[in-house]
Amino acid sequence: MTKADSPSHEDLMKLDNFLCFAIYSTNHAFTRVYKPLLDELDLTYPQYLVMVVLWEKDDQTVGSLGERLFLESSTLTPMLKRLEGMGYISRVRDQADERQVRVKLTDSGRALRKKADNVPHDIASATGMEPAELVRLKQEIASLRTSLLR
Amino acid sequence: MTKADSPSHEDLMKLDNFLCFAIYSTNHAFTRVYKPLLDELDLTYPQYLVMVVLWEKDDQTVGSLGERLFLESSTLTPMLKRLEGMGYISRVRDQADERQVRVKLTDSGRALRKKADNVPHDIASATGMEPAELVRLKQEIASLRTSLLR
DNA sequence: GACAATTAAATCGTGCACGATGTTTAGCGC
DNA sequence: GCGCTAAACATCGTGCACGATTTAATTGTC
Repeated sequence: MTKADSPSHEDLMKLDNFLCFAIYSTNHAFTRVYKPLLDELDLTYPQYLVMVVLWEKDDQTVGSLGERLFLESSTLTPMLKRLEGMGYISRVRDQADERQVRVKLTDSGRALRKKADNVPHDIASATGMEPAELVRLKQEIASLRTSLLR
Repeated sequence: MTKADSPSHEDLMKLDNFLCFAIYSTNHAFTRVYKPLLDELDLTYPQYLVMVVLWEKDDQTVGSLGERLFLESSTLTPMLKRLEGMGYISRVRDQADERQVRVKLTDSGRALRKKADNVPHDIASATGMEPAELVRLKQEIASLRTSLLR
């Protein structure tokens, strides 16, 4: 395939040319890099993302967490129950609207933030990328996500 | 945060600035876009990736598939059994080395390739990106993966 | 040739992740 | 107020995905 040509049909069918596979396998790679760091905090990678969202803004509903993380209640409910079991969050039905469940950090959950302080920096350095480049790539992928969900 | 500054500690702790989350959520988005296309073929997205690898090179061991896809045998074995149950592949112990299992396409598995012919094009157009840009982004993410796994 | 060390898959337990469905509560029309 | 529709979570079944362990076969060493 030369630079001027569109990719041939054969090329399109090769795994190494799949953007989706690059994303898929890099996602797994991230999970592996996070593992030893998050083991210290007794969190899985998805659980860590939930905590990040709550550290950013406490007291959210299951629905708003799902919207933020692009996850369904069927995924979040069991995860949140585990985080509650570990004592990092509380889950309470909203007084005003009993359909909603309000998720709040406990003292222990807030305290965890300090222990997690170094994680973003450690991950960033594992990427081997410059901060500015990292931001650019992140933005590019985020807008790809927007296109896909449209 | 101005252009000249490094990202502050506060910035690093915001979900929207996580490259890993961009990857994570875009991976889910891809899965969703693939779903209706792959439903036609009775394949899940990971199963489709296995078929792509086999279409590219038939008759591989579980180990070589895993190396290609960055997956463990504990993930592949059950998946391959499902694909075998659907009649797309066969799993046979290697005569020369009984530790290995050789995975081969069946006629039905080869035939499936034609039904899947349009998938890469459909996905590419869902990204809304130009072919050349798509290749560049894919390459950038693949080299990020390499850094992470180092 | 015996036997220890290594390798290749498989098995098991845990935790996402989703779609389909169920349950409870809220809001609306009348 | 009564009933109907919609909303918010929860539950259930299926399928990844991994680490730890197990099983079986091969390779090396003596």
